[in-house]
Amino acid sequence: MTLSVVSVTVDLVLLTIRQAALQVLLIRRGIPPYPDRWALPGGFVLPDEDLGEAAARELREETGLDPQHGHFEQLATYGTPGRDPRGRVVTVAYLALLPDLPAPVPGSDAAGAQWRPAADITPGELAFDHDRILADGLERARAKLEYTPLATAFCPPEFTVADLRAVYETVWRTRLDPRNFHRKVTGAEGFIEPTGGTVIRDRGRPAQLFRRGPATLLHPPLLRQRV
Amino acid sequence: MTLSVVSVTVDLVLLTIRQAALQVLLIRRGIPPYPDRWALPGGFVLPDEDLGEAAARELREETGLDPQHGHFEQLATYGTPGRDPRGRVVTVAYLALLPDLPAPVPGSDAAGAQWRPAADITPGELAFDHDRILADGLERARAKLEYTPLATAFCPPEFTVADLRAVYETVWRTRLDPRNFHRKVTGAEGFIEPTGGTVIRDRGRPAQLFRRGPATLLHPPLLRQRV
DNA sequence: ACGCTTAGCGTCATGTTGACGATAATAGCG
DNA sequence: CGCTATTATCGTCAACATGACGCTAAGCGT
Repeated sequence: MTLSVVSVTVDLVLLTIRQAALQVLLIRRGIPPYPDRWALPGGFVLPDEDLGEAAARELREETGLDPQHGHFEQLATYGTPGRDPRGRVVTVAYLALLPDLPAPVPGSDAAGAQWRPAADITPGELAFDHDRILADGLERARAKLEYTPLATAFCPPEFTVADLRAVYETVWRTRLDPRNFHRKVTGAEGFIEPTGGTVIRDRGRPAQLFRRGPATLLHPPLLRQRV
Repeated sequence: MTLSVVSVTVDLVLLTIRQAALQVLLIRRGIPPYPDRWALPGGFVLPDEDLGEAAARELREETGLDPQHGHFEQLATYGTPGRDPRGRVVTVAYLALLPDLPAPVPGSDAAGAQWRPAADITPGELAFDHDRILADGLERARAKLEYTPLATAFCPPEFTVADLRAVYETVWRTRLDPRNFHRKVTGAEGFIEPTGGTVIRDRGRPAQLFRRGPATLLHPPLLRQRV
């Protein structure tokens, strides 16, 4: 039996909505390989550390937040030989959906960090195979919005129906009818619950405030327009 | 920078339907750790091998089949420290949905191999953390049947609507109305296509034969009964 | 020939969704 | 203050989807 000796990293697809755009956190690599190239934040898994713990540690380093602050899940694992010039490196990617955050502080090996609109990232721009990982993360997020209440993870603790609709429109890159959306989300059991408060957002009628409800799945789902 | 040196394995949740039961392929471990314990088939990833390739190689060794013969996808990665007494081992689990197969041939390190009804496996029975991996695989398969045409992966190349319904009933452990099911699957664009042939299965009217259609998603989905 | 079973098609009542009307409540302007 | 524009909430209508179930077609066994 021959063991394959591998290094294992975690990489994070951290998504938030800022300035009406779906944004991903990128770091500017300060050291080789891929010096001065943008990449997803991440790092090596420590010897006594579970994968999720490693990812959570990196999330804390990059954003100051704990995973409970938004939604956090394992995305997929990538292990094509040669994906990392340093040697045999397998990465376990995690996806986080986060409410709007302040400007990030770069981790120790990074020359910079930045929230970038996902739509602005050109093919081949990212280091390693991070283009692929990012694409997978974006599609996962889009699919999750159909079947789960996880769009709320992009919102602050209290939000209006219009806030939530803006999340859907931004992530799905489409327009949704406010009347239909209102009926759907207020009618879907366990999706959102009224807080009792109201808020005036721009001009117009005051809107009710809601918080995330207890449901883990949407039944029936809120399906994307057919493609 | 400290690298964490890890061994990476793949583990396979191979599911098929035999004798009206959802069955999983298990191997009897012939060597430590966990000697004489049942486990999911798998093995170490070779140095120049992608993860999916490693999993496909193992699938070939265990079943003689290529992944295209059924459905095959990455399930999740498990890396809790101590999950393997041999040291730091991270496993990338893959899920395969396969049509009924002959009895398996054990791989080189196994003392036996067997298709076991998933429902017969008692908690804690499997080696490593394979109970957890199996449970995740089963749930993944159940969810996939709602949103995709992948139930057809359990069927031979040509099948009747009743064959397909039996797949759903077996995987979901429920009964489905044949009239409603027929209407749904024949009406869902790209799910199944008639071959033009018919077959007499038991007694009763001859049934039309179908093959898998080109769709990758079911729209609208065929949702499980609400839990 | 009859009874039973399975296959395929359809109806009915209910629920869901896309399109869109109407009223409520604000901001801004003249 | 009245008017316009805008946003929030509620609802209606037509089309579609689904659970329950009737009916006919086509076999097998007695």
